[in-house]
Amino acid sequence: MQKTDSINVETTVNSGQVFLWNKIGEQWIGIDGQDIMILRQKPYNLKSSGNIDNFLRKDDDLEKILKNISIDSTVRGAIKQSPGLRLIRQDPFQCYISFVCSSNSSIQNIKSMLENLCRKFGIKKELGGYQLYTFPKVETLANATMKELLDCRLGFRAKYVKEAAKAVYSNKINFKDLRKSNYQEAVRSLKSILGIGNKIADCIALFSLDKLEAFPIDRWTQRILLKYYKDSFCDISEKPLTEKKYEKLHDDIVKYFGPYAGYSQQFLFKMERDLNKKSWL
DNA sequence: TCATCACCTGGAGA
DNA sequence: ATCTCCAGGTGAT
Repeated sequence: MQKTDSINVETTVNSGQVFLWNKIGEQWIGIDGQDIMILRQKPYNLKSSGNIDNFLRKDDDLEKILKNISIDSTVRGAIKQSPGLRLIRQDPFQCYISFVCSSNSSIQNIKSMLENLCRKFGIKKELGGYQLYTFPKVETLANATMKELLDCRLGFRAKYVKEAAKAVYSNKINFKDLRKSNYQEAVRSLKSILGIGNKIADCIALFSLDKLEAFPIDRWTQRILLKYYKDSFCDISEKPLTEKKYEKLHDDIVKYFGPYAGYSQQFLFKMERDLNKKSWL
């Protein structure tokens, strides 16, 4: 169990894992499923209707994990740059819908789509003097009309969100089961949903299903591999990965980075986007 | 199995 | 102003 002051709230919220967060003064206020959370760095005064320790994965043995992934100077540099960065254990349904919405979009636009969904389908709750809408429940989203979803500016993702929500509602996708199953099985199951490919399945597996060997390879990660790991992994280019190449590369990555590969991805992703001055929330 | 291409939308840059 | 291009990808052909 790590100390709370080893976690950097600002860095962690601004690392592309979560989208429904806003900074007000010194506090970060966000939505995780049906919970509202208020985080602040100093003093470490946290308020939530949910379990913040669980959300911030305080049960992870960071010392062990960081030691395990510190296998080259690139990762060590990335960790040194954002030592307080942590993976988050999100509400699975919110994470699943969030990353279905992420396809071919920007962080700002993803955030906007999700805020629209909450406003239209969520429940207004109050915490610490703030009122905000929770994330839509499975049933609500599964029964939403296409018009309502399109009104949330989801674009071509509207039908994916609808189908994805229906799959959970009908229990075709069961997050408790996926949490128990292994990485391969969870990804295979998620990919049976329209709109979910390898990259999005990896995000859901890593950020909400405790699959720490998931290593989402997006545009940025691919650039990172090309820039720093050209010699470690064969056949890397800037061209989009085919499904087969993604899976082969992922196998090689787990062999190289180990069982906590997902943590290394998070540090590398954060480092490279900051280096390119890309904006977060 | 692989290569192309289209796809909603909003913002940035020419 | 208007256009083009791109953004944490994926599905159809």
